[in-house]
Amino acid sequence: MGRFYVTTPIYYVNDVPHVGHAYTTIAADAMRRFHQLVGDETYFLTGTDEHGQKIERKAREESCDPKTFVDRISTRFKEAWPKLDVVYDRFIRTTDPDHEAFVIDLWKKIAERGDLYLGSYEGYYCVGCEGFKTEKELEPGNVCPHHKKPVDKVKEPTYFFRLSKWQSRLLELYERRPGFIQPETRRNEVLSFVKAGLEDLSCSRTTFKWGIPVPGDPDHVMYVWFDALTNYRSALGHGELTRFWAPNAKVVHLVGKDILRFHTVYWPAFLLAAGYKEEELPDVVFAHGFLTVDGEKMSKALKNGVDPLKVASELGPDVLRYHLLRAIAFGQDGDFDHAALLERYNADLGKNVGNLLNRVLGLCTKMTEGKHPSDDSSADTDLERELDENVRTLTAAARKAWDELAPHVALEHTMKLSSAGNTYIDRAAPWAEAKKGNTARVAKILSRLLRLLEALSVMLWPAMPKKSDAMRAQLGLGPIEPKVGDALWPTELPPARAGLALAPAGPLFPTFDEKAQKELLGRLVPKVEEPAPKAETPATPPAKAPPKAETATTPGVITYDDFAKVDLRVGLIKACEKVPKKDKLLKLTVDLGEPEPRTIVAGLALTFAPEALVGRRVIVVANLAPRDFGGKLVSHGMLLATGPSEALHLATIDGDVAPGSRLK
RNA sequence: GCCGGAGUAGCUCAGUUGGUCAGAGCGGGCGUUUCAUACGCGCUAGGUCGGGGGUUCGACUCCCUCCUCCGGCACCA
Repeated sequence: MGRFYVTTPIYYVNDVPHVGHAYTTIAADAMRRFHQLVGDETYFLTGTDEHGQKIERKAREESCDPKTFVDRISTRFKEAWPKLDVVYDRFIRTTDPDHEAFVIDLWKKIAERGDLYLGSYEGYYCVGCEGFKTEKELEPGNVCPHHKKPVDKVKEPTYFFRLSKWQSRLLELYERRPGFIQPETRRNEVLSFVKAGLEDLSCSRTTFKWGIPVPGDPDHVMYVWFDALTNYRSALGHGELTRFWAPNAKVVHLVGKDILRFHTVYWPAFLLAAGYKEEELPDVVFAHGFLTVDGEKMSKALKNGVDPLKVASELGPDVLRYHLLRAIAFGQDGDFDHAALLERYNADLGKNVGNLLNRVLGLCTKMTEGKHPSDDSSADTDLERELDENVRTLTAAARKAWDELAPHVALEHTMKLSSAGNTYIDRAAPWAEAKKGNTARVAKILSRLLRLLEALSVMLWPAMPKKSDAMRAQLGLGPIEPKVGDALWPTELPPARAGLALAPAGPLFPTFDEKAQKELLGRLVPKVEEPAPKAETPATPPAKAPPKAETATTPGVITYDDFAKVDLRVGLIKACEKVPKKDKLLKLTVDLGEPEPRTIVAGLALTFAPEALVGRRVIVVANLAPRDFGGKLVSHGMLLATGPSEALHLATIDGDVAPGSRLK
């Protein structure tokens, strides 16, 4: 036996729980349950990340204080998981006092060792560009390349973490511990990122308050990642629980691939800088993939009213859990396909496992008075030997897969065991033996099958705790209650339970015929009439809550005169093409009512196909200094837009306004 | 564009260091059993292993090249 500590990311409370969160959390729960079955001492941590400017702002928008806001959202996460049969040991919140104290302590430790220093965010600010420049963007003499004028040096004080110092140490770590970053392709990405060079990390902010104050300098609050990553360690505190953060404990962080870098670069660097030894670092950071839902990005699916979590309320949490763990290769991107879910449910759970249970229990009712057979001492045949061999290999294979964080493989082997049971019962044909009056043989066969079902109930428990219990109840067994040191995971068939009474059989996984499937799908996946794709988006007033505006860093107040400096004009897009070798860029030819149309380069390509833009009226910043993109490509102006680069919305003008019209 | 990864039966994917590796599951088709939730069991995929070239006695597995897809980075005034 050993110790196993598994974590999910702590979820940022600017969102409510959805299937993406559920996926990670269920995986963590299943893995911890597996480790419980092999007798390990386990700890499972999840929680919420509650600090930062975004939260502060959101709270303000809803006119409540940040704490009230985060209390509300955090509760939704906390209450969501038990509904999916997720059992965590602690739900940590970054606003928990013990967490905050731990973070401050960690900060101090790093500071004492000299890896946190007060510096300033070297803002090279170009007034012409109204933006910050990095040093490498500037021409000699700190001249802005666009305006050919010296830039202002603006400083905002910030504490830096000396990340650069740890570059080679991290590379050594990755080298020595190949399993630290999984899967392998992710490891390569991190490797090349770190090899490209690490810069010191700005670790504090003075522009907002909602965070943990920097010790000794209350004007600063900590960078949210410093605060957040520490949760994995702070949850264990300084006492008894630190046994889960010891060399003989396996520490596994499950993360989404989007936050892998924080966990594999910053987090170990923080720990090393605080004086943790290499053997006190987490053992595995495993990045799982992203889900699409019925082939669509989750955000779009949810918008269309398709919520995979509905499966849990319709069919029970176990079905959702099973499908997530079985259908999607852990570590790869996957699709949550509702139709495939029902197919698999019918095939794996209904026909394979459920029906086997049902037919065995039915036979027992008729042939052994509804009890486990009392005597199975007759001699084994080849059929039994083959079955026993299958049990040995499949239980071992499934165990290995769970251990290697491959639940989809583990469940595949588990299903194979069920198939082996079906093959066995078919070949052994106890009903035929019964007709021959061969009661000893019947007892033997049914006993084998009951024992196989018991083994299955254990192997399914990590993925489907409730169904496992229900299955065991039919077998006359109590629910699984793992204890540290008790190895419940089967290596062979469990011992016979002669005379034990069975419960009446009933469908454990009622299957759906075609009609029922359709009906169910209809409920799970509401049909939405696709809006005509390229209908000129009429300025329909938003029906419900409009998407929350993404407020950028709050600009200072300007005078009308300042505003008047910006020459905003209506432009008509005459032509548009992709810029070769630049994923995001489109080259636009825009009529501004001037003798010659202008060339404008804009980062729109992730959202718009070039031809979709021709003919649209847009808002152009007409007096922006030209920007050279190299290769004779110069942009004369800028388009106004909002949104993430793959879902931009262009600022447009109402009505049939002449190109060149000035906005005021 | 740079750096990774991937392109294998209708679908989802396995395929260690080159030589029974051309596979599994699901779906489909055929057959069959009757204990069972019309469920199980058996058989069935004739697939240029993305295209082309090369190394080799021999390559899905090594090298080169091209195409497509997916990630990371860059580009987004």
